[in-house]
Amino acid sequence: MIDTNLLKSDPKKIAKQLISRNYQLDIQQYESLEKKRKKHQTETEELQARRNLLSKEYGALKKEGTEDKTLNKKIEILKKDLDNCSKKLADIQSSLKDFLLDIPNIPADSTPIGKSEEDNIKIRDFGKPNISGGKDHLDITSLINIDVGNILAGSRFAVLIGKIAKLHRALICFMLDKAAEHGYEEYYLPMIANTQSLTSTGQLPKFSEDLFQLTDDYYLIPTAEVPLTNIYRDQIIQLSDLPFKMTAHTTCFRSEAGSYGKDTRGLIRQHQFEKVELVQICHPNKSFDALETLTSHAESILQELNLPYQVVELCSSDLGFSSAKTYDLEAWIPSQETFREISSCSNCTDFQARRAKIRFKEDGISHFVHTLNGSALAAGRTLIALIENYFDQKNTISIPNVLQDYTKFKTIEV
RNA sequence: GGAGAGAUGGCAGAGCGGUUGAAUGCACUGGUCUUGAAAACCAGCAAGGGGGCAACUCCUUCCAGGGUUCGAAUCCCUGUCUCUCCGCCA
Repeated sequence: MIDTNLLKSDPKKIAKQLISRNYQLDIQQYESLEKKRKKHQTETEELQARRNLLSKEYGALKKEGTEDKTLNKKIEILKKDLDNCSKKLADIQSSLKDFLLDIPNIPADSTPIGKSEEDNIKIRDFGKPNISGGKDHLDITSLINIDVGNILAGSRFAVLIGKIAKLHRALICFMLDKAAEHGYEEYYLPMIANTQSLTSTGQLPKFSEDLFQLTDDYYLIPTAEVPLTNIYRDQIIQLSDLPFKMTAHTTCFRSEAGSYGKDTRGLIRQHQFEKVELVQICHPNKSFDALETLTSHAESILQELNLPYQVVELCSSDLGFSSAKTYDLEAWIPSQETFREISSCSNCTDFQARRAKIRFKEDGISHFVHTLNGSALAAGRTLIALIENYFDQKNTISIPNVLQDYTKFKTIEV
């Protein structure tokens, strides 16, 4: 949620900033709702104050054993007015809340303005991509079986077998250990979240169609960012305890509504995938530095795996709903002869903190923290990158040294 | 699934339907004392929102949502969660 004080003081500026990410802010609607809210709130509160006063009077009289007919009549009328007024207020407040929950985060000043992903900016790269192409992961090994996934569940599900399943698991363990080295505390989490958690991080109410919903208040999580960030929901944190650095491996579930026909082949876009997530909760004036280090933590994994990648800074229109600034890490996928997103590291500033009411106190005043998250990394896509980049184009996938302690084998013969 | 108990401020823990936004203790902050610290003593200390240039003032909140009442932390109903016992069980 964006800061309503900003919205009140300079709505045109906010509107302009939001235009850069393709969001049309309806200032008129906001101001009209806000005006009504103020009117009804003042009115309701005045009536409440009067009620409290009259009730005291009534009580005092009752103690004496006397009764005042005109007072009773006054109270009766007041109750009706109050009832009316507070109902209207509740309606307006709920509309106002819906309006505010719909507005995306404001892009950071440093986020480049752009109209599409074409305007994203490459910041740096690592390694030499093999531009001569190559077989794709499904052609390389039959230990990834899409057909069985289809039988068991449906499209966009896969089954990993034998050494590939082990390699996949090794990757996750390696990533968690790297996160620990960088000072992140490991969590094991529920992979189901409720409406409130998903609203806090920004998936709801706007993007419900992207989620798998189980029942009324149960959804499968699309990322560990949701439970990790919500750990501190509704809390006032001791300043001295900040920052929090947390990591978790979870399965992630995405309905991929709206991406029909996109990335239909192979493991690249599945309904279910594994991911190790990094989350930081920090002081507002440290969050942009924290984004740089968090991104470097994610990068270190690609570096140790010696996978060619590039770091791309997303432009305003390509930002996720909750993010003010995002770096995508894109790994080289030989068969596609292109870089594909393998991690997305975002500074959500106070946007999620405001929704989740995560605060800290400084000099007696409470402020919202800043929250950051990033994948380190998406395991399924890392697996693809590994298989394709480490395939000798004949019959052997070699295992990077850093993973051999985990896999206990050095090659996969296919 | 059955039976019972509970949910109050950062934490622990009181609380008769009306001077209770809430006793008390701990923690925390400031001060006195001390070479410094500790102890002791004194003072302060919930959150969110409205109005006002301001001093200030008003409203809401004691798990959530309804209800009873002139008035609810306190009474009633529903839901959620926690704990104890029984049953079942990875």
